[in-house]
Amino acid sequence: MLLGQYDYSIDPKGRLNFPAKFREDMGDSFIVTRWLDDCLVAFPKEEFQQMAQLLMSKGITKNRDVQRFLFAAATEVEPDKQGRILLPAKLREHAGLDKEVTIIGNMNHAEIWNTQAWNQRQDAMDTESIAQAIDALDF
Amino acid sequence: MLLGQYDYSIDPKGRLNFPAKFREDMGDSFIVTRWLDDCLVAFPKEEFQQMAQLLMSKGITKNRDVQRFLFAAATEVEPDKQGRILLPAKLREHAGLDKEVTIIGNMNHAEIWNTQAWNQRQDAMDTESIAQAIDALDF
DNA sequence: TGAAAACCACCCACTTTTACCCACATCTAA
DNA sequence: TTAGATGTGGGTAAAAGTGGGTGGTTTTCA
Repeated sequence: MLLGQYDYSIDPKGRLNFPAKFREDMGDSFIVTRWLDDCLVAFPKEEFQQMAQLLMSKGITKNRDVQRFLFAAATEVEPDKQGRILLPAKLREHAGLDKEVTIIGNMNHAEIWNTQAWNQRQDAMDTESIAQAIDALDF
Repeated sequence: MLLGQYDYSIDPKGRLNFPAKFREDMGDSFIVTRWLDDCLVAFPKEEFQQMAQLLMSKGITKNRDVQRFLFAAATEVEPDKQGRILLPAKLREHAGLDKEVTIIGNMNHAEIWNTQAWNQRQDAMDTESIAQAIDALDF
């Protein structure tokens, strides 16, 4: 279970620390790719392969643009001995990652945000609609 | 697993670098042919043979135009010691490859694009419909 | 048919990027 | 208080990417 929020900064070499608490769940290497709302997503390899399999099983020419969205941007990363990962420039660009970065846990995957963008999104959240969505769970 | 996006340029001798990360999956030599959306596709030899076999098993007179589309344009390429490939003029023409080229991974195959055409396609992608397609996977 | 031109496979050289290693400050928990 | 874990910075060797030379073969054209 990936939970919590962690703030890091990208160093001059482009390296980004990845939360120590996430490493066990994420495995030795994992997949980072584009995600919605201009952030990045990190999936354990198995989860990603499972999703990829589902997508490919629809047909190699079906959902071509979805395949391209997910796979062309994806990269397999392996944290170094200190636990840092190196993201391709394209991915950093997509999520507007320059210096301050926030990584959040989201149960089975992690999200990587520009810290400022994350904070803005948090501030803009409408608690009433969130309350309604929780109620709709019938929990 | 072929993943990621790589930008290269065709040099004056017509050589095109092929991503180092793809070489293991693609094998010593692989097949490049025409593909949909005006790009080229590169399949590992085994994958291509498998697809060809499936196509031919439908009957030699069935899908004649599909056979012609895929096989007439196909070429087997073998990267040089630096990892570069040489594409026939017809194929370069089909994908409008002149100088700037983008190669993307798509799990079991790679796609070769004119960089500008690729960027336009990316920009034209509608994230909402991508989100719907991902949800439809029931992942 | 023969010479010039084009093509291609095979080298080598150089620059940039990445991977791998070590050092150290800070934090956490026993 | 101290040992281990965590986060940050930097040095260095290897890999990746790019450019070009050379010699042999094929193609072109007078």
